[in-house]
Amino acid sequence: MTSTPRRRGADRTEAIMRTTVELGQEIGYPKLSIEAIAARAGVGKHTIYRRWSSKGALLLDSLLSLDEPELDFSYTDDVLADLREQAHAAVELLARPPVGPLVQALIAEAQHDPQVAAELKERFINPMAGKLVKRLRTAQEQGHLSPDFDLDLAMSICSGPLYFQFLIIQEPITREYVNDFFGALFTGMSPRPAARGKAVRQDR
Amino acid sequence: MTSTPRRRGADRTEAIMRTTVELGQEIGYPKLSIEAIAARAGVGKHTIYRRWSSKGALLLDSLLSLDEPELDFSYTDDVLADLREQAHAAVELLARPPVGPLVQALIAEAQHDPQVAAELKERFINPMAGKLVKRLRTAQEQGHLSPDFDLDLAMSICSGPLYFQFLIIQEPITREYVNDFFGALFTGMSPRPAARGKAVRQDR
DNA sequence: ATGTCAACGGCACGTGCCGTACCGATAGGG
DNA sequence: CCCTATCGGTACGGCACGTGCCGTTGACAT
Repeated sequence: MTSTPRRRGADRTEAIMRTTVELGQEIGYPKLSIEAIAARAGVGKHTIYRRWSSKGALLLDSLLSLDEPELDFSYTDDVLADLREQAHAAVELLARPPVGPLVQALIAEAQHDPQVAAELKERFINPMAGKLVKRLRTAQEQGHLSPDFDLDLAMSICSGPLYFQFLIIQEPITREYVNDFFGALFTGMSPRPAARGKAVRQDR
Repeated sequence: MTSTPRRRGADRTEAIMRTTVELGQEIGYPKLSIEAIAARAGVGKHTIYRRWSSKGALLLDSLLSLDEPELDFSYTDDVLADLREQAHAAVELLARPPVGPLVQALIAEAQHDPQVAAELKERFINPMAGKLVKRLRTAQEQGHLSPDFDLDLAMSICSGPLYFQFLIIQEPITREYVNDFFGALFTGMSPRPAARGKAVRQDR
């Protein structure tokens, strides 16, 4: 009889997360208020507070509910190309709404909410980092990567500059940047004995 | 006659920034309210709003007013050692209050306040990055760095992973990490023709 | 010494959102 | 077909925001 017929719990959970993403795109995720989400979703505030302990927790679930295309590495015998390909895909995903702004807001939240920080790491950062480490391990086993390399260190070297550009510089990350970046990583910063090719600008 | 005799404008500016740092250390910079700062500093809210357009602007000025030791690069003929030394100093500075939490809070603010982001870059990030680029340029001129290397790219490669550890991983950055990190950067991730030494773990 | 004026501390206001509590309605499981 | 957990809605006290006003104060020029 009511215009919005009562739905089961799972339906509401989904509706709230969908509304969170929508409303966040309209007014910006940092400005989102629980009140506004509840009003827009046609839901009592209690129904939100019962499910999520903080705005950050809601944002994280909303992000993960987006089921964007899984980013998985290729496993060709060209690690460098595989890393570049993956990075291009990740950059593209982060470049536009809703994923980019959501991740940005979540990382900001994580700076002052340890619980959000822990969950973000566990459910978003670590899975991506894990895939990267796995890819690097394979490369190492196949002799395509320096053998005495701590893989976690390698992971943060591969990831760090991209996060730096995303969070600090906050300017669009070009394909050229990604290409040059990985080229430089593999070649190293030391000058080579002159025989070798250019250190960067070696697009594939 | 009043217990707090009137002071000149500059005095108040300084008092407010000092109170900001103090109170922030006690209750955390994200929880800081203008009201609380004004009350603690014995100052009207207007006096704060007249000087700073946002909490982020106040935090940034407060940070820069700390006149911590200037971090300047050494210019020996060992770039790698100079970079490590500088990184160690920076990590140490960021590891403990008030600088670390302040920078963290500012970067969080910068994620949803473009004005803070711009000022933070201009007055904090860029100066440090500039020194790094300058040091790298010298190294390049002296042949200690691969000659065809975009210096801005090199800068973000050197900085990124440290910010990544600081903001995302949020675990203390050890001296060993910094040492391994720069060792890896200069050696490159490609396997070497077996002749060369280990890629990492080469403490000086 | 006196006058001027901008800046000041203090206070109050309206607004927005927080997180909680209570209500009557309702739907699903026993 | 009833029972009970969950629901939407509403109201609440509390806090901080940013602004406006008021009477005071102190630096500076006269």
